[in-house]
Parts: sequence; C-alpha cells; structure tokens
Amino acid sequence: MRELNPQQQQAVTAGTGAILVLAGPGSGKTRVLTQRIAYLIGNMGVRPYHILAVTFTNKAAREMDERIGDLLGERNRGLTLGTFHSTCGRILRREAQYLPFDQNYVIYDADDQIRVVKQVVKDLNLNDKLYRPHGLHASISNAKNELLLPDDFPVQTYRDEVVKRVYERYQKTLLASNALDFDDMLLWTAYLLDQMPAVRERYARRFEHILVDEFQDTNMAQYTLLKHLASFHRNIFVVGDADQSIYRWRGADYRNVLRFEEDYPDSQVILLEQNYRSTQTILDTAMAVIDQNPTRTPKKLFTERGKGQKITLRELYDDREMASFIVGQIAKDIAAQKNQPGDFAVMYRTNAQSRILEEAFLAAYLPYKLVGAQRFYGRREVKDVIAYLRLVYNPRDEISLMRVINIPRRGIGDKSILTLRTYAQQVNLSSGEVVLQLGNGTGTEHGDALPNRVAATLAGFGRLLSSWHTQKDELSPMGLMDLILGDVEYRTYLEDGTEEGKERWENVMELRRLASEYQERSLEAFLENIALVSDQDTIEAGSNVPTLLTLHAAKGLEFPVVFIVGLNDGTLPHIRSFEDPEAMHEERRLLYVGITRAEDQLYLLHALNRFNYGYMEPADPSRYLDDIPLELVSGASARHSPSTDAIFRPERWNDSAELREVEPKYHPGMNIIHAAWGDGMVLNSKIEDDEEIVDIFFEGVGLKRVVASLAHLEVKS
DNA sequence: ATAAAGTGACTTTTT
DNA sequence: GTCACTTTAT
Repeated sequence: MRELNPQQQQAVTAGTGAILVLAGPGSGKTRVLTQRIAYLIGNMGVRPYHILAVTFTNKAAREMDERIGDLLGERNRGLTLGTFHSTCGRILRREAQYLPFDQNYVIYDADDQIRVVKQVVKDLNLNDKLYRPHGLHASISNAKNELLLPDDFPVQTYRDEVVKRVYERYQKTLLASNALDFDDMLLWTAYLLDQMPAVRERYARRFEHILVDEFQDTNMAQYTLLKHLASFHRNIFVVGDADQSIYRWRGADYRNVLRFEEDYPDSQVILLEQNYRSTQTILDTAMAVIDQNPTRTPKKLFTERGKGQKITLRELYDDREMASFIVGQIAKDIAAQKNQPGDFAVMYRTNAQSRILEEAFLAAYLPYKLVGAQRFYGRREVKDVIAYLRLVYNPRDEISLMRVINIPRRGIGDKSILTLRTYAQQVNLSSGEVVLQLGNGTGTEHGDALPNRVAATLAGFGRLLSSWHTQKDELSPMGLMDLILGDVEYRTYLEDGTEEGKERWENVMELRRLASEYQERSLEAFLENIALVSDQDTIEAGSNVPTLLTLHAAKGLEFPVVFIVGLNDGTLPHIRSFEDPEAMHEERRLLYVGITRAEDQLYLLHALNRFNYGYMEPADPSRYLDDIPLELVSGASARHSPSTDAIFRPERWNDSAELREVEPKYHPGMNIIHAAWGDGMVLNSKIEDDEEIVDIFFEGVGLKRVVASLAHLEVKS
C-alpha cells in the first residue's frame, strides 16, 4: 500500500458508493483493482463471497486472481471473479428454470452463429447476395447489445423488416437447439434480472461490492446488468479510460462513463495520470495523437522516467521492405545485446498484415509468436471433435449435428438430412432427438414414418450417439473423446497419407491434451471453457521471442520496443471507417493504444506502396503522422528524407560507386547477395583499419560478419 | 455421392 | 491472393 501514489491510494481506500476511476495507460489500474479487493477483504472486513469483479478477457481475470492470491493467500476464497460472459454463463445455468432454455445449453461461436443465419436465409427464401449473412448477423448482434428483442426491433426500412424476420427466426433456431450466442449470454442475464425481481434481489443483496475493469468497453446489455446487480448496495467501482475504447463495433459505448455519472450523481471520480510504463517522449507522442479527438476529457499523462530516446518515423518502399527493416532492426538490437528477443512487439491494424511479417521472420530464422489469426479452435478437425462432444452433451444442438452427422462419411447425404429435418419439424422434435430415439429404440414410430434406408442409416448413427450419451456421465471429457474417436475411426478418416492429414490428427491430439486437464471436471466445464477462451487469453509470456499482434490484441500489454506498421491512410485509419466520424475517432484511439504500449522505443512505419487485393498501389502516409511534433522524432526530417531513400532504393548506391573508400559502402537495410550464403540484409557496417566490416543477416544462415573487400558481395537491386 | 474445377466475395478489429 | 461456396463431371 505504501508503494501507491496518492491518487491510487485514494482509489483503493475510497469508501462505499459509486466510484469512477479514470485510468490513463500504464497508470497501474490493475494494481488499483487488486489492491482495492484486498483492501475490502483485509481492512473493511467484507467477505469474498460478497464481492464481484468482472473483466473482459480471461487473461485479465486470471492475472487479477493471481495478484489477489499473492496479497491475501487463501483469504480470497469465494470471490466471484471472471469475464462478463463466464459470470453470466454461471448465472444462466443456475437460473435456467426462469428462462426459455435448459441448464445444459451450449454456446455458439462466431462460426456457428453465421451458419445459423445462413440456414435462416435459406429457410426464408431470401436472396443471400442481397442479404449477406455477415451483415444480417451484425444487425442482430447490435440489436441484442442494445437489449432489443425481435418484437422490439425498430422497423424503418424494408431492410429492417427483413432483419426483424431473420432475427426472429434466428432466435427461435437457437432456442430450439438449446443454444446461446455470445450476445445472448449478456442479453438473457440482463433480461432475467430485469424481469424477475426476486432473482435480481437475491444477486443484488449478495454482491455488496462490484468492481469492473475496462469499463469503457461495456455495451448497453453489460451496463444494464451491472446496474441491476448493484441495485441494492450501490457499491460499484469502475475503472476505465475512454481514450482506450476500441470495441465500438462490438456494441461498446464509452458514453457509459457519462451515463454512470448521471445514474450515480454522488459518484466519486478519481483520475490516475501518472504513467509507470513509457518515457515522456512516447507519452507526448501519444497525447499529440489523441488530443486531436474532440469531446474528450483532457488528461495529462506524465512519468518520472525522463525523456528517453526519440521515436523513429520511417517511410519504406513497400510492406516487404517494412518487414525486412523490422527483422533487421530486431536482429541488430539482439546481436548488440541491446534488447532481448521478447522485448519486441510488432503491431498492425488487420490480421492480414501479419503474413508478410511472418515471412520475413521465417526467412531470417528468427523465431516469433503470433497472436490470433488462424485460431486453433477454428480448425476444421478441432471443430468436428468439439461438435461431437457438444452433441453428446446437448443432442438438440442442430449445428453440431449437421456438422458431424456425415463425418466421416456414413451415407447420410443432403437428401437424407432434408428428410430428417422435415420429419423432425412435423413431430415437433429436434433432429438430434429423432436420431437419438431411433438409436436407443424409443422411436420406432420414427422408423415407420421415414423411408427404410434413411431410417436404417440414421438409426446406425443414433445407436452411436445413444451409447455415448449414456456413458457421458461416467467418463471424463477425455475418456468420452477417446470413445468417440475410436467409434467413428476418426484417425483413419483424417490420416490420408498427406502431411496435412498428419497435422490434423496432431491438432486433435492437442485438443485431447487440453481435455486431459479436465479429468476432475465436467464435460460442461470443458465445453464452456472452449467457447469462452479468446486469442487474447492465449498470450503468454516466457517464450522470449518477438510478438506479432493486432492493435486490438495489444491492449493491456506492454513491450520495451514497439513497431507499429502500415501507418497509411486506408489501413490506419482503416478505409471502412472513413465515412463515419465516430469510427474515425476510434481509429485514432487505436493508434493511441498502440503507442502507449511502448516502454522505451517506438517505431512508426509507413509504406510508399502497399499490396491491395493482389496488386501494388501507391499509398499515402497516415494522416495521424502529421500530428506528431518533429522534435519528438529522431533525425528530425525522417519522413521523405534523402537518407531514407538512399537506404531503401539500393539502385541509388550503384550510381554512386565512386564513394570515398573511408566511408562504408554498405548500409543498414541494404539487400545483398553472397556467393555462398545467398540473400542477406546488411544490419551494420563500419570501417576498421581501412577495411569495411559488414554485419549481414542471411536468410537461412543467420548473422555473419564479413570483410567487404574479400566477400564478393553483390548489391541486389 | 463425390471430387474437381470454377466462381465470386471479401479482408477490421472479437467475448 | 485467399477462402468458401457452387457448379460440373465422373
């Protein structure tokens, strides 16, 4: 506690009531939250059972849990700490009796949700060119985040009318499948607390203190359910920073910060402005960028770390040169022992930008870790196995049934599936229930009603499903998985002799390893965990290699050296935000978040040309770069400077071969060819005893030091 | 019923 | 330049 600054202390020891902590980046907000919880338990005598703390990512929750554990040891037992979704998930299972679904509901991920929309579009005979499933889903999601049920959906245009019909049917499909999407978890919890006063009071009385992390990212559903949960004791402690609000497209509304002050007029506001992460130069850069956003509460970030190094602003010829510049810079700093590999992070606006970077790292034999992109849980084979498990857990899960009913092939084609679905609808059952009843002998009437061959194949699958279903409670998640994989001969199906097939099976084995961690826990816990982990949660420290990640994924993290790439208009700000001023403000905040991740050194890079679709086109530097004062930038005229051109247009060097001998001929960033080692990039060059000594990073070979006059280097143009 | 070939759409960020 | 979905050929 003594290590806290006065503002932090004020926040930690604040009394009861509503408290709003506006925490700038790197101002120790996680510290304040954890200390606050420890203070409530240790000093104010609040029982952990009466405290609720919510975060957005599992990672943040885990981190807080560990830190509280460090402070309190076992005394934190009984504390409710989790993400919005996991907390809602628990409440919904417990209170399912009041809701239109069963306790054993499954959670549909983004992919499943789109499949449902596609099915609905088909069922309603809509033109899927005119009504794109993704667009429809976005409209539905927005409505849910605003707590609008299908009946309340406002109709102003013909499209709204269609969306409303799709929404209605989408929601019916989910409920018939005993499934919830992510938005439902918040929506139904808010609905429950709103409609059932007794339930609301039970929870509101229980949670004497509620703490919320990243409050600026809450949407209407989250805000409402927090309000309900805090309705009895009204002790709500929220921490946030409107300048770091970057999830508007997911319904997040930083105006909830304003709403909070309206709803709790006697709330205490505490400002955390001292930064413990970055140099003043980096903070000044960040403020120069964010200050251009209108209607924000100005914050003055300051640090005691001193000015530090200037930031680097650089123009590269294209994405490829940008990537090799970064790799070269990283290799150089590592070779000079200036930094460790794990100190570096490369951030970009869109996941697609990671590919060229990956190629450059791969070519330099420099290990790296990539956050996000092709998710493990998104792999086809992984999804298949999860679908089997989900189907056993909840046979009404239509999406999972359709996924696995004919995988591996068992002669149930489109025709049979259509017959099954039509029949199931007639008898008011889910397809899964019909199959299950055919398999366990309780559905002989289905057998009579369906064509013989269809009934026979379905019954075959039904017998498998039924046997898994009866054994599911005796087996661990891993045991059940083994049983299913064996019964359907999944390995034989995957391993077709190709390398890809082998990889796929290895992924399944990785899933099995994850399941093995649930020996003592239920299938339910395993499935829920799979559904609610995100890329953000898989970021682990420790591997000591550079990190590649999106600006969104970077929130909450910090690195000694940060590269932000693709600072071009159209990329950042992204072209899809151009027409919407609010979206443009969010783009700016995104850059602000990226800049404030840096501790010591910041590189802002843009390209002269960029790849779009498949061809190269000229690109403008990001407009945000104009807002950065030149005195913060190293080399002052780094943009459009002759030196930059010289380095990254190697042909210029061929023209000036008559350079004086005492000056290095090779410069960092140049691409060269060596007779034995092939392609390489110059990292450094210096003159020693009239000889030029060059450090070069060779693709596939590594870092080499050569004497220029002996090495027969060829400059690549 | 399945594999191969062709088409078109799309790339913003994710619990 | 990639993916998913559709059509076409076997």
